[in-house]
Amino acid sequence: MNNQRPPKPTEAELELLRVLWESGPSTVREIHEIVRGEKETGYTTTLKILQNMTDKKLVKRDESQRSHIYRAAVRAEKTQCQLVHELLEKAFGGAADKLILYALSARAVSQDEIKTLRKLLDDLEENS
Amino acid sequence: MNNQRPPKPTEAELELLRVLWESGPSTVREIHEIVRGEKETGYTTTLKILQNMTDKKLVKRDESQRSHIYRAAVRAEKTQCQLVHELLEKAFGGAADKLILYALSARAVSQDEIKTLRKLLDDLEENS
DNA sequence: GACTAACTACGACGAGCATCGTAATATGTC
DNA sequence: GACATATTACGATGCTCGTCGTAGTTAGTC
Repeated sequence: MNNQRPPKPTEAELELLRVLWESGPSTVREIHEIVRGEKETGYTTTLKILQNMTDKKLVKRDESQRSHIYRAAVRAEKTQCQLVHELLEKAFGGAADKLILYALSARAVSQDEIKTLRKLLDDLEENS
Repeated sequence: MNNQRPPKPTEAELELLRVLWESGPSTVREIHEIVRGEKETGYTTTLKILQNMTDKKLVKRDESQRSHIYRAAVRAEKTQCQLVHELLEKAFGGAADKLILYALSARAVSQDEIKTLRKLLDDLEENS
């Protein structure tokens, strides 16, 4: 029932994780209110998913209060990194530049972001 | 049963699409041989998935031959772009630079790729 | 034409997932 | 303490997906 390493979160689980990453430890009610702003869904649905995520060790639950408090058990960076790598392999066969091209074409990229990325490339070049 | 716009491919479907993108139009047998090199799976499984993909309009089937010939009905670029955008929204809340950071840390990036990306940034800067 | 080999079609199955209803439980108010 | 309210626990449902077995069909060979 309980795995060692937390598995890849499903879409719905990822959405709840995002809320937890942004808002920090929260009750089901708080999480649900945020999620409900984005899509129609029942309270018990959110609750159930959180319970599943507890089994999967994706979140941890503090039961000392009447309303349990959930917090992410996986770090945003690690999970995001994992997801990107997976997409990179599964959809691009490892061609990182293509993936990045599409990511950049996605939305208006700010000057700041461009600067950040330039620096990143410089660092990469030095270390290679 | 048949949709207008082809839906997001599942993992197994994406794998078959990748084969078709790389190898061009192929028979089930040919596709299966390639896939089987990567993971254990039955011939009829590959066949079934291809049939499902036909219903979903992810591939097209030429039935004029005894062995049907399948080819991708969605372009690699479009599908990949779609997947990246989705991941960008679902997992990163739109923060493209973070996604790119992880993509770059994924594997050794070649000098060529770095060059390509520098150029990309230059173009972006001009057009903004 | 009979036999064999390869291929397609079709249905079934188990697992995982999102969803929800309902029951059980705890908390707060009068 | 009784009642109303909020929360959790649990089970059921419908769906999709990957998997495969089996039956039916087609083509080639002797």
